Amino acid sequence: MLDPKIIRDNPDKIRDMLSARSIDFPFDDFLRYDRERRDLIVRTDEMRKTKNQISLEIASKKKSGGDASALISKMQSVSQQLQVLEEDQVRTEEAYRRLSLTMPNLIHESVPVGKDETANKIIRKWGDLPSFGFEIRDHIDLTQRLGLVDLERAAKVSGARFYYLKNQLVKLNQALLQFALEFITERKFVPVQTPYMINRNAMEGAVIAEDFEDVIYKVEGEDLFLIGTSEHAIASMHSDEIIAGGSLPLRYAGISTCFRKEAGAHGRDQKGIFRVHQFEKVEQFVFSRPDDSWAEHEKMLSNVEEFYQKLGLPYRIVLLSSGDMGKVSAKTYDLEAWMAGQKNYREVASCSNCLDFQARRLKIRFRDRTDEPPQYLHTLNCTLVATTRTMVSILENFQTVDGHISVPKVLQKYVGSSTI
RNA sequence: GCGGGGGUCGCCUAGCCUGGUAGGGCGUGGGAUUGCUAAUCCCAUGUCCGUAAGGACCCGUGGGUUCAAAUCCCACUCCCCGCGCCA
Repeated sequence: MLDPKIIRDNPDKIRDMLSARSIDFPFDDFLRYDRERRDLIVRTDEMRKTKNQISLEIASKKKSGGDASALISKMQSVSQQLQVLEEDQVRTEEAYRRLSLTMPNLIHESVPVGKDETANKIIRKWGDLPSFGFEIRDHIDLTQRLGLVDLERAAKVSGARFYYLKNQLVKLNQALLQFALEFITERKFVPVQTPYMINRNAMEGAVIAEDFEDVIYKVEGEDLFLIGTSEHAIASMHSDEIIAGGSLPLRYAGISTCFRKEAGAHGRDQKGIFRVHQFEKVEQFVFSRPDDSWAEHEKMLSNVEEFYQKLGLPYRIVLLSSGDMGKVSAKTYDLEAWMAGQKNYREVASCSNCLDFQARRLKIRFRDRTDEPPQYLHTLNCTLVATTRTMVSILENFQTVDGHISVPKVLQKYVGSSTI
């Protein structure tokens, strides 16, 4: 949700943003609803004012023992008129609210404008790509031979894009989580294991409407949705709160299983554990003062980079273009790790500054002094590790001639061995 | 799941029975005053519309009754206590 004042004062800025994102949005309707809405507020307020006055007159007349019947009948007609106006207002307000929830965020000036990922900009690369003196295998081949993943039975029991992790890969999964948790708490992020189901109000605060269809699972018969990432649960954690300015920034490390419908993904990454309905993730999430959010954004990015460096996985940092970026984000970097089996860099982490977009939807504000009006803070999120994708990269990059896997040094103490 | 008790403007609390402008205390910020870190007094401290003046809204949420609802009625929700069930 955007600041209504910015929208009213700079409609062209909004139109530019919508076209940069290649989004078809009924902006003229939105502006009309906004005008109607404010007009109706003024009219209902005036009507309520007369109603309040008459009510007072009735009360004082009754107190002094006079006859209030004329006033009461006047009140009846005012109440009726007010009811009609109020119904109108509620309708307009709802239409305005629905549209404003689907309007995407502003875009930072540093973001390249373009309609899709072809306009993304590679910022930097780290690490030497591994070279092998033998025929390499992809992660699917490797995990089948080593008995690390059972896809067939998962398909039988749950369907496509599910998996049973087995043997040493279960340990590797846990090792990544454990290492990530230690890594990030050393950097003073507060670890939080969140609810895996949250209600509609919380989810709407963190997510834009169409994502409900494409990524979010709904629990039947309950006002509950499975989180797509702990970001969703952490963003809403401080909803309706006014936070003391002195306690900012709040830096959290969310840990949770993540659930994704992957509805729009039809044929892509059909096999293996690269694109799945369920995985574990440690996520950085920061509530920041507006002035600090861009510095926090870079800091979070450097945290993931350092994490991948410790794992020894080559990666590149990509600045997403306006058309490729998520709609709640004003600027997003992806970290793409090298996947030797695919001979390609693939997304494993995503680092976004959402400005006050989520904070407005969730009413998360701060102030330094109680005599100041509270202001919206900024929210940022950045993956630290998403286990399945990182494991694909580890499996493919660290495979050995005999079809086994060398465990990255920093993970060996958690896995309990140096090879899988 | 059953029974009981609760939810009031940051926190605590009055008002609810008997409908008629939501009052007090604490905390926090600012100011005044007095030779001290203290005391006292004043102002501010929820949301929306508005440049402002001003006004409207706000008593867990949503309905209903009424000229009028924090107050009466119904449903839901969350918290606390007891019982039951349970990894």
